Amino acid sequence: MKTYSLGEMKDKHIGPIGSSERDEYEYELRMEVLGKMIKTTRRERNLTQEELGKLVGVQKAQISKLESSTNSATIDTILKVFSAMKAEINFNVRLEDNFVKL
Amino acid sequence: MKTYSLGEMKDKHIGPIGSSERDEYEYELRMEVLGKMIKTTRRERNLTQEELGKLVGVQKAQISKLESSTNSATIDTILKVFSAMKAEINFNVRLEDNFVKL
DNA sequence: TTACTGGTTTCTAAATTTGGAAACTTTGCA
DNA sequence: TGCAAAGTTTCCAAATTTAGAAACCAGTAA
Repeated sequence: MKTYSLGEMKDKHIGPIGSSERDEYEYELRMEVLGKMIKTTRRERNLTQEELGKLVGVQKAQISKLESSTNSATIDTILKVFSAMKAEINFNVRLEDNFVKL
Repeated sequence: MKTYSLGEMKDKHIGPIGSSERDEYEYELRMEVLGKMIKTTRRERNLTQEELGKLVGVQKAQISKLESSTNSATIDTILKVFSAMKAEINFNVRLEDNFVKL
């Protein structure tokens, strides 16, 4: 049973914690990493974009757009894609302590 | 440092693993739970929808829609909201073993 | 070189989300 | 009860995503 976390993906695709790249892009790369996760999962399943497209019910071009984070995908779309690959995507929230209510 | 996982949220808002509700809604409630996570985090921060709206830069009605999963939010929107609350949302993917490529 | 597979890009239309405004409902409390 | 704050819903316009189609761009193998 294979699992990737966001952290691993960031280490791999952006850089380790503390590196300037990692710090700088910490926010905006979230979305991009999601695309990478789709790609990684698809590869893990040995699927081409076209095959995945068929499973999801869209054209390969759509998959390409999702993987490259061409646009900010909808939760609905994301769930559909992972579901087609029989992969479960989970979210979890961590509260940071540096929050002050004005 | 508080953390919620998707699992906890589902236990709390839907029912424990094995319960019929939990099984039945396992797929389609994912989206809904994300809304609940926003709400829970907001409460944790002691914010009203209006206050959170101000932080994000939208009206309280928007926050309401997001929390109730009126529509399938965009990743971009979700990140903006959690970011405004100084909360980090993470994803992770688990490959299920019951996948057969045709 | 040619052909083929896998991936990306552009264009266009349709569907959906975003957002503001205002009315409405619920909740909580004095 | 009655008031005010908090949350929800509806309506509408603007922006964005989704989706298909087709052209295009690697690679790679014959």
